[in-house]
Amino acid sequence: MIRYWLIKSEPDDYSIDDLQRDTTAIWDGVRNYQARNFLRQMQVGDLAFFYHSNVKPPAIVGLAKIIESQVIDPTQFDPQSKYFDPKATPDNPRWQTASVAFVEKFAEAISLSQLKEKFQPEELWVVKRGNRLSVMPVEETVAQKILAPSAGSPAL
DNA sequence: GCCAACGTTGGC
DNA sequence: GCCAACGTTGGC
Repeated sequence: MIRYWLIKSEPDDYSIDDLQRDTTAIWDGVRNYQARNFLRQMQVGDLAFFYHSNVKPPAIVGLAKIIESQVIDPTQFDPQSKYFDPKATPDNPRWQTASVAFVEKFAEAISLSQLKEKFQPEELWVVKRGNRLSVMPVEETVAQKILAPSAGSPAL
């Protein structure tokens, strides 16, 4: 069963355009346990909405696909990386993630304010006030509405 | 730039 | 195990 996710990135750090250019990427640098636990649950074939945070406006800008699961985040072992974790060892890594592939960049980004109009905080966590989680599941019914707003209804 | 929200750290 | 202090996230 395909599951849906939302992954946040600050575009100054890594944007949907970067992913389009690179084709694939290891989703590295997540250092939050709740987010990591979601990353661990990702399975090949799952789809992830790519969300740009810390920009105006914050928005879902495209779609990625999980192409590899249970990827050891290499940056945890790299003393030069800002994501270096001295408590992680190759024998006992702390941070697993997934590799993703570019699927599409939406012709129109779906801004956070548009998402707030359409969805309740309980059904789409990213619209929750104060939410800081950078990886989160998206219910299938919600994902379908984001991907294909029904004919006749106003575009998202 | 501000600041609310919230996760983490560390003293006790 | 509690909780104050601190650091970071991220919308505004």
